[in-house]
Amino acid sequence: MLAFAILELLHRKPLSGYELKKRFGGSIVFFWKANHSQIYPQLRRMEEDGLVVSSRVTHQWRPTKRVYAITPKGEQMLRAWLVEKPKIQAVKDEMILKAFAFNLISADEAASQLTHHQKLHEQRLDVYLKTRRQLEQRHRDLAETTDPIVFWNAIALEHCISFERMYIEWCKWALARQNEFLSRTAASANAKKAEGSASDNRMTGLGSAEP
Amino acid sequence: MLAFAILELLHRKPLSGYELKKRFGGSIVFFWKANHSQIYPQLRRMEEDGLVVSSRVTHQWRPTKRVYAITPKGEQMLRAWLVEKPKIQAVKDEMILKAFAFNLISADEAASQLTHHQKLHEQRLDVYLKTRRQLEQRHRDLAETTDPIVFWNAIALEHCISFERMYIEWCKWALARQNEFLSRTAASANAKKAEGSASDNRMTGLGSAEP
DNA sequence: TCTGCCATGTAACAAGTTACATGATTGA
DNA sequence: TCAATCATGTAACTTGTTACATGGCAGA
Repeated sequence: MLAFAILELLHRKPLSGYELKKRFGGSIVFFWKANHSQIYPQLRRMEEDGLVVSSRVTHQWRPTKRVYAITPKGEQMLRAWLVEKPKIQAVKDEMILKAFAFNLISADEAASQLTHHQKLHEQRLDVYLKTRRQLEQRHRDLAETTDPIVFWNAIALEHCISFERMYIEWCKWALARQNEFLSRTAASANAKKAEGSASDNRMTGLGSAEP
Repeated sequence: MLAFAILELLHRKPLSGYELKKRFGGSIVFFWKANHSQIYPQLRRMEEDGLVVSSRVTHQWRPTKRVYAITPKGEQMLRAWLVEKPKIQAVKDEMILKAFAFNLISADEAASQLTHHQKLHEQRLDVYLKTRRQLEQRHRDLAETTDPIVFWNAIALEHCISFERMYIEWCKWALARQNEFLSRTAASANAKKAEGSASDNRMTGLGSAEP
């Protein structure tokens, strides 16, 4: 799939491996990421397959670079792939995987993980919002654009923004639920203590919310 | 990370490779997925490392299975990993990658992709909601539970639900935006036609919305 | 008899990560 | 002089996917 991601970018403009790498994972192409160690060999293979052609571009001040451009065959492949229905992807999120077993760590640690992750997603949201503002500045009103490239850029970007907002809200919600849980279990632990039985759940350590 | 996902499940209950495989990607553990061809060798390696121990369980009716249980060392590793702060993950979504270049296909095809994906996510949401209902049935009111395992289950599940809802909303939103875009560009194309200039953008083919 | 579930494995391949390696120019 | 940016590559390793392979039992 990296091949298609590359073709998408080269369709807009010929680029070097270095320039491709910079675009992936930042500046608009937030939803795809690749290392240079993947990109360079991939470009070679794509050239062998006739999907792209390269030419050396020499600058006086800078190292010579190899700039790749899409071929008609490459464009054909790209279009064929675009109309294929993608399968739904399996979600794989390390943070959620951890949260699933947060009963094994202290409430403090769990809360710390959640707030930390909330911050990370807030930071990324800021980057996205900044990008959207830049898009808006360059194209007056996004809701009025007639440029299909800009239009679909904005659609894809909006997905990234929605995802981050959702994630942040989930972190906040989980923290609120946790506080409720703690006051509930603290209450029942106290009740049990009064009865003389010990409670060994680890969801303690965080100040409980007001009753 | 597969190792940790396995440890999380084994901490709850000893399981065979086959049972682990069934749990990943379905029934609660929606946020992690693995093939049996990964799981079996992984379990072997984990046993070598002393993170799990296996025992053969023979049934009279069924094939003998190898059931794995977590060791104290495995539990220690798991806890250590749970408190590590995970890095924020790069988003990688094939559908969004495609949408980014939908200017290269017809509006009909683009709309078809979006509605198809919306359906897929609606189906998955249904599965999640069903699971939540089952959880609620077994544990009366989730908002009242004092079982930390059930509690964090519900927190993780809620993330999956939010994600699907967000995705569905994005699909709907994108389709609505596209309709607006089409009526806008149809209008400007007509205007240009009246001037005698040709327009070669491919965002046509779908009936435009009322002006 | 045939499908589906239980149960476990290997092998080949594709994709992704991390580290090693080089070397020029530009600005602080 | 030192860090950063430009620019490209390889190698070793880890992960993940797909296909191949086997075999018993249960129920339609």
